[in-house]
Amino acid sequence: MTRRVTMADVARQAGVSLMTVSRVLNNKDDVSAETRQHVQATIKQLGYRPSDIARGLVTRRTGVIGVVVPDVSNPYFSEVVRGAEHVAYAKNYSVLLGNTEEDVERELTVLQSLEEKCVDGVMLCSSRLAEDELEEAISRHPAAVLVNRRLEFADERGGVGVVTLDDVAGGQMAIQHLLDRGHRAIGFLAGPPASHSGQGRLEGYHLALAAAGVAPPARWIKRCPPTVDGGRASARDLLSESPELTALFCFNDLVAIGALQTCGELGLPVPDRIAIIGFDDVPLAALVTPALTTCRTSRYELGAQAMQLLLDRIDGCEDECREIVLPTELIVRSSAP
Amino acid sequence: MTRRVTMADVARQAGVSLMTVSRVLNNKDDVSAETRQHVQATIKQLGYRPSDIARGLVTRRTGVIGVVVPDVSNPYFSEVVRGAEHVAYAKNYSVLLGNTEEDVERELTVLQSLEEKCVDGVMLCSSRLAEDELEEAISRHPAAVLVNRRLEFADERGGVGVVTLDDVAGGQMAIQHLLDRGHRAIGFLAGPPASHSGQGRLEGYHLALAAAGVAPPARWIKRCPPTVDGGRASARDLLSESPELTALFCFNDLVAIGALQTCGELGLPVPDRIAIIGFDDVPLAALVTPALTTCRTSRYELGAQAMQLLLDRIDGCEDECREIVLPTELIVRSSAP
DNA sequence: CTGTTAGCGCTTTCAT
DNA sequence: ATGAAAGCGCTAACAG
Repeated sequence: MTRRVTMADVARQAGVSLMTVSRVLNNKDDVSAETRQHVQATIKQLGYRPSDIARGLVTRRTGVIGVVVPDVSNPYFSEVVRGAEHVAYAKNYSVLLGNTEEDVERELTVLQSLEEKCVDGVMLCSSRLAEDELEEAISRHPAAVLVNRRLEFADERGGVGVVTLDDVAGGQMAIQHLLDRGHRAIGFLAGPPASHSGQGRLEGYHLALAAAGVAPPARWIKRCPPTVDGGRASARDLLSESPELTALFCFNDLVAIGALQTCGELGLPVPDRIAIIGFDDVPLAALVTPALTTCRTSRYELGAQAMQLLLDRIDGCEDECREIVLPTELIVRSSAP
Repeated sequence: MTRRVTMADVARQAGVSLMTVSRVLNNKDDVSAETRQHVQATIKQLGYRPSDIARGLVTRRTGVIGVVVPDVSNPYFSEVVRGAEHVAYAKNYSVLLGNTEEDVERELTVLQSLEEKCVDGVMLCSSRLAEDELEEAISRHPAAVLVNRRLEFADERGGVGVVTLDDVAGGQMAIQHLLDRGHRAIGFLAGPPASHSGQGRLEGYHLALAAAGVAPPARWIKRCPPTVDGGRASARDLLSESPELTALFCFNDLVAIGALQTCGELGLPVPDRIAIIGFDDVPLAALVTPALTTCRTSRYELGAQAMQLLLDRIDGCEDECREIVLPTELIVRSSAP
C-alpha cells in the first residue's frame, strides 16, 4: 500500500509553499491566476485529495453529521435517512449512520461513538432515551435535531431543533373521515405505549370523537407492536371483544395490513363490514387488497427538513425556527372509501 | 458552546503526563494499577471522550467504513446496510453512508468524498461504474469490497473482496420450478441491462430452459426498470406481444408485483392463466394477493458478510477468501404454486 | 500575492 | 512505570 499523497508533496512538486496549496484548495482569492492553475494541475497530476481529518483537527469541523435511527431497514426510517442524506450531500456534509436496533443501551453507545468521531451535529430519530439521558447525550454534541420526539425543556437548553409530524391532526382527519361516512363505533390499534406519535394520534382520535359526541369505551383502544403481526393479533382480540366496531383506525400501515388479514380470516368484508385506515402511506399501502386508506406523511421530507434545520443551526443562523411540524394528508383508497 | 475536554485537561487534572493518560485509554499494560484507576476516575469526572480524528491523524486509521448504495430507501439495500452496520458496530467501526441515488456521477463524487474522510475501507454495492473507473476509484482506498458486482481483474489488482448472490442458480431454480409444473412458454422481465444480477438471472433462465429443450425467442425477454411501475408497463408489452406465455419470471419482486397488477388489469388470473415468480423475497412479497413465489436472498447476510470480509482484510488476514457467493432459496407461494 | 511560524489532540519513539 | 520531544496533515495568524 503506497503512502497517501500529502499537501507537502503537492507543494514540493509545484515549487510553492504549503500555504499556497492550501489557499488554492480552499478557493481563497489571494492567489494569482497563474499560480492557482499551476497548483491545480499539480494536484490533478498527483491525484492529491485533501484529508478532511487533518483539516478537521484544526478547523474543528469534520463535515460529518451523525444520523441515528432505530432501524434503517424499516421503510419509514430508510426514507428519513434518504431525505437527510440528500440534503447533507447537497451542502457537502457526509452522514455517519447509527442504527440502534431499537435498543436503548445501543442508542447511548452510538451517540458516544459519534462524539469520538467529532461529528458536527446529530440528528436523532424516534429516540427511546429517557428525558434526562437524552438531554445529557445531546448536550455533549455541538448541535442536535430531534425527529419524532420533543424535549420538555428544549427551549431552556437552547440548541435543540425539533421536527415532528402533526399526529394529532392526522388522527383527527382519519376519524373525521370515518364519522362522515356514518361510522360511530371506531376502534384504535394504538401502537407501542412509548411512541410519541402514538400518543398524538390517540389524542386526535379522542378529539374528533368527542367533537362528534361519541365517547369511546376504553376497550375500543388496544396497544400493539407496530408490525403486521402485531396488528393481526391485536385486531383479532379487539374485534372479538368489541364486535360492534364498524371501523378501525390503525397506528400505522403495517398494523392496518395485519388488521386487513384478520378481517380476511374472520370473513369480515373490508370495507363493507369493517372500514380500515392506516397511517404513513408506505409504498405497500397502495399495493395490498383492498388498497389502504391512510394518512400520508412525507418521511423523506421529515429527514430533509430535519437535516436542513440542523445545518442551518451549524452554519450560523442559530435562531432559526426551533420546531417544525409537518402536515399529513388523507389518502382515500378502497379500505375506507 | 464550551470547549471540548482534551487529553491535556485530563492529564493536568490528574497530575500525570499526557502519555500516561494515553496509555490508560489504550489499555497499555505498563501503567500501575493505582495510576490507572486515578486517571480513569478523572476521565469520568471530566466527561472526557478521546478524539478519533486526532488519533486517526497519527495512527492512519479512522475506524470508519464507507458504505455506498444506489438507494438506501430501497428495501433491498436498506437490509444490506443493516447487516453491514451490525457487523461494523460489533467490531467498533462506524459506517459512513453514501447514497448514490442511482447516479453514476454521484457515485464517483461519493467515493471521492469518502477518500477525503480517510475511511479505512469501502463497501460498494451494485456499482454502476465502468470497469476502469471502478478499478481506479477502488485502488485509491485502503481496502474495498464489492457487493453484487464482480471485477474482471480483481485477482490481479489484489485487494478487492467480492460478495455476490448466486443469481444463476436462483434463475435456474425458478425456471425449473415452472418447468416442473408443465410450463414451457416462460417470459423474463429482466431488469436493467447494466445489472450484473440481471445478467446472472438471465443466464440461469437460459440454462434451465436449454436443459429442458426449450429455445426461448428473444421477444420473451424484456428489459425493464427494477420497479413496480417498470414491471407493470413491461408486463403489458410482453403479454400483448407474446400471448402464448403461461409464466413470467421477474427480475425482482417489485417487477413481479407490477406484472401481477397488469394481469389483474388484463383479466388474466394468476396463477391459473399466468404463473409469476419474483426475486428477493422482500417483506411485501408475502403480503400481496396472490402471495408471490420468489427466490429468497438474504440481503442482511449479504451486507454482513461483505463487511466481515472487508474488516478481515483491514485487520490483517488479507489472504482471506476473496469471493463469497451466497445461495438463494425458492419460496413457493400462490403466484406459482 | 506568497511564505513562515505555530499548533489542533493525539501517539510514537526514545529517555529516564 | 512514567515523561519529553517530535510529528501526523492541515490551516490561522501574521509577516513580508
